[in-house]
Amino acid sequence: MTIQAQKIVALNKHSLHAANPCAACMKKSGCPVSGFTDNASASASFISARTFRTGELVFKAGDKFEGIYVVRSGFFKSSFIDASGEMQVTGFHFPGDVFGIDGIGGGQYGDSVAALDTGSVCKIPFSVFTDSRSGNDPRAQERMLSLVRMMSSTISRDRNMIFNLGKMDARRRFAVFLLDIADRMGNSGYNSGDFSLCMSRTDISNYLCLAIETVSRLFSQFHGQGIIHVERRQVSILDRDMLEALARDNLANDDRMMSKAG
Amino acid sequence: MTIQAQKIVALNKHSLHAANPCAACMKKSGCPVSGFTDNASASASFISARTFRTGELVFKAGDKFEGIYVVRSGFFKSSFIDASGEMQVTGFHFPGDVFGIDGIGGGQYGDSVAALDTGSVCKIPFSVFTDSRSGNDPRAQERMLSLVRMMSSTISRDRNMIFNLGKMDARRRFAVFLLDIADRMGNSGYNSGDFSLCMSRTDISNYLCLAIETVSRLFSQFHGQGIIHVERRQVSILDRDMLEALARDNLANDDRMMSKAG
DNA sequence: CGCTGAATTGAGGGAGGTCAAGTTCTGTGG
DNA sequence: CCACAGAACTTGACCTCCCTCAATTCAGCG
Repeated sequence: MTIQAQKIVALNKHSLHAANPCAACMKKSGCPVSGFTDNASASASFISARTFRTGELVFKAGDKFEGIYVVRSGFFKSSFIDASGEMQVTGFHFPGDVFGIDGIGGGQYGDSVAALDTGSVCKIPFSVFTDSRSGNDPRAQERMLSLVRMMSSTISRDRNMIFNLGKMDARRRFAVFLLDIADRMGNSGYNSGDFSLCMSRTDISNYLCLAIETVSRLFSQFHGQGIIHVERRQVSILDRDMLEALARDNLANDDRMMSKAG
Repeated sequence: MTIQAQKIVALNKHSLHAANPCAACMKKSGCPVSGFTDNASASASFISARTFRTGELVFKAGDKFEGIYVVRSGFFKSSFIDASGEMQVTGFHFPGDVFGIDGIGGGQYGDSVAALDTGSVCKIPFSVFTDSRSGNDPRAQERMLSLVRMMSSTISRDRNMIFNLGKMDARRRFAVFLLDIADRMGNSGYNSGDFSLCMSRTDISNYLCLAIETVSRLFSQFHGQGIIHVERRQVSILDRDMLEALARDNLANDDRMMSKAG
C-alpha cells in the first residue's frame, strides 16, 4: 500500500501541478479536504502534490504562508527554534493529517516541517479560501467553514497538550503518547498494535518535554512490565488496557488503582 | 473609566438586545470585532451586552456553542474540569480580549468562563459568520477572515503556553506570567507597572501548573530581590529589565547572565 | 471575639534532570 | 570480511527543583 502510494507520487513528482492528484489518490475517502475535490474533475486542479526525502523541509518557520498541507504518505515533524536557540518539536503528522494551519493569521508559518522518512504531501493554496472570485461560489463558504473546523481541532489538540505537559507526570505523558501514536497509526492504515516508530528517541523526548534518558527508561520500564514489546523503533502494544489505565492517572494516584484492581 | 463603562452596561443590563451597544461603547477603537460594527448603525444590532457578578458563569463547558464573546470591562477566567475531576485554569481574559472561540468545531464550548469581579461582555452570535443570507454580503467573508485570524492568534498563544509549561522552570514561568499580565493591564487602560491582580494565588498556580506554595514563594522571592513590590494582590513592577531577563532564561542558565552582569 | 478562607513560610522527600559510561546499530573505508 | 567512527540508545549514580505536608499569619465577616 505504501509502495503503491509512492509509485503514484513518483508520477506527479516532476509536475508540481498535476491534472488532479486527488483522482489517483487512494486516501480520497479519508482526506480531510476531500470536500474541496468532490464532483468536477477539474475542481482539484489547484491542489499540487510533492514528495520529500528524509530530513527535507516542506517549509521553514518564517516562510511566507502560501497554503495548508495534507500528508499523503510518510511521516512529518513540526518544530521551531525558540529565542534561546533550542529546538522544540511541536507535533508529528501522519497520513491524512493537515499541517501549516498555524500562521494563517500572521501570514507566515510558525514552525518548520520536515519529512521523517520519504513521504508526500498535498498543498492547498490559501487563495482557495480567500479568492474573491470564489466569493460567489457557494462552496467557498463551505471551504472556509472546514478551515475553521480544522483550526478548531488544532486548538483542542493544543489544549490537550497543555494539559499533558502541565498536569501529567512523565509516565502518564508517555502512556498518552504511545496510545496517540498507536491510534493514529491505525487511522493511517497501519497496524495500531504493532508498528514502527517513525521518529527518534530525541524527537519523542523533545516533543514530550522530557529528558531523552527518561524516555528511554520508560520504554524499558513498560517493556519489563509486559505492557509493550520494544526493540529499537519497533513497538508492539501487549496490554492496551494497562496502557489506558496508566494514561488516566499520575503515579501518585496509583494506590487507588491498585486497591481497586487487587 | 471603569465606572463609566459599568454605567453604560447598567443601561443595557435588562435589555439583552440593545439597539447598538457598540455606539455607546468607549472601547470601540480597540475592539477586535469593530470591523463588524462599522458604518451602518444597525449593523451591530445582533451584538448583545451583559454584566456578570463575581463568580458568575458566562457559559459552562459543554454548553451549546452560540457565539463568541468580547470583554467590555472586568476580568474573566477560563477553566475546565478534567476527567479526574480536577480543575484546570486555561486563561484569563482582559477588557478587549475575545473568548469562546474554541469549540466552534465541536459545536459546544470547551471550557467554562467565569467573572473574576463584576464585568461585562459583548456576545457575537455565530450566525453572523454562517448565516447563508450574509453569504452574498461582501463583509461576511471579511468577518469570516477575522474569525480565522482570531483563531490563529489563539493557536499561537496556546503554542507559547506549551513552550512555557514544557521548557521553562517555575521562576521563568512566573516572570513570563507577570510580564504578560502587566502588558495586558497596560493594553486594557490600566497602569502596566502598578496594578491589582484580578485572580487569586490558587488561580495563578493552577494556570501556571505549579503548587500554590511555589507561586507564593516566587512572589516573596521577587519582592525580596527588589524586582517587584507585592502586598496581597497589589503588585508594582520595580525592575522590568530584571523581570525580562528572568523571563529569557531558566535558572540553570543564570551563570551566563551573572558573569555578563557582574 | 472566633471562624473561615487566602496566603506565607518551613521541613522533608521524590520525580525527573544531569553527568557519565557502556552497548548496539549503521555506514565507511581498508 | 573486519576495523573503526559516530550516532542512537540504554543504564546507572547523583543531585536539585519543586511538590507535599504542616504550622502560622492575616484579612474579612458574622
